[in-house]
Amino acid sequence: MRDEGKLPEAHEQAARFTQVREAHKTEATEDYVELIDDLIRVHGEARLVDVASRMGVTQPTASKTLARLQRDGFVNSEPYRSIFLTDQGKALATESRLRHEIVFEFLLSIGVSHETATRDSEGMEHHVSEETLKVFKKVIRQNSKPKP
Amino acid sequence: MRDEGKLPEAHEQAARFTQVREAHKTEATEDYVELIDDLIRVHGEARLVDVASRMGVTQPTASKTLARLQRDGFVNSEPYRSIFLTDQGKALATESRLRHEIVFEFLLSIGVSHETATRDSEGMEHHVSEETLKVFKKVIRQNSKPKP
DNA sequence: GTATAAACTAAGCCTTGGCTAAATTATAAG
DNA sequence: CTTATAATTTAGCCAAGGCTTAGTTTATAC
Repeated sequence: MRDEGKLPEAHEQAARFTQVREAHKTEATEDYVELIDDLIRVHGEARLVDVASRMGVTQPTASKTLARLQRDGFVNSEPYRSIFLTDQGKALATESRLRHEIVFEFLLSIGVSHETATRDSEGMEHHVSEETLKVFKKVIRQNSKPKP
Repeated sequence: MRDEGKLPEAHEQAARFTQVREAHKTEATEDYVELIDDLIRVHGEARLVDVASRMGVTQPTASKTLARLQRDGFVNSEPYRSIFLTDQGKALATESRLRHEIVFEFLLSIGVSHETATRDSEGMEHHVSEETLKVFKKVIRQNSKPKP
């Protein structure tokens, strides 16, 4: 239970919420580049139609989002052609995938089901700091080693 | 590393992203009612000025958000007066606080620092399913008991 | 009891990220 | 090589959640 009669300092609490909002802003970008990277690896290319269907949005929505990503330097594509990641996009995709995988493996390692780990890691990955990620990695190692 | 040459089924992946987006929509509501509940407990009342400063937003922004929460039945207030939670609002605040505390305690119990646990739990709490929450609780119990 | 300060609301603007409907371009089929 | 289909873009709408600037209301101080 929280300390009775005590609230965190206003400016500290504000800073945390502000930070969460910041993280939110990059979520879409991370999800898109991660997906595009996957599509390129597996299908050889990333088409809008696949991005849209896998993101669960309509094609115009995906199109608009991709225009933003292009504006911000994460992807590259010519009209009616498939989508490519810039170096910046690739870097973000790699970092993002790594984080995603750690969160996923961590959840599995503490006993969460495969399906739930898949679902929860999708939402959680964007809110896990470097420090927590490090702890997650340690836990994964510990829970995989114990050979008695 | 992810399975080479295999992507999850499009409709399943889409469903997960859709679900994360759904969670997003309720985040603001949860954060606000949780904070309002805290303010009422500790200060006896919740004033807009405090909500705004603790959420890290301007007063007009808080005002607009609260109007939405009122429209949706979570809070109640008359112009220029302090803010009250409806039964629905109280229920959500309680549920939300509980979830928040479990995530926070969980992070602490696996070795994350107090400060980081505070920060990360703020963002993570909205993306943790019931199943994962249950596992978190188990881990908290296990990590607090070990008396050799 | 009236001035001044603080709290709140109103109005208007912006971006993101959804949507649909309609137009355009590429691709595939005949 | 033309036509039908599929993919993509364009245009326009909406809500959420930020902001600033300006106006009201309430509370405080003298």
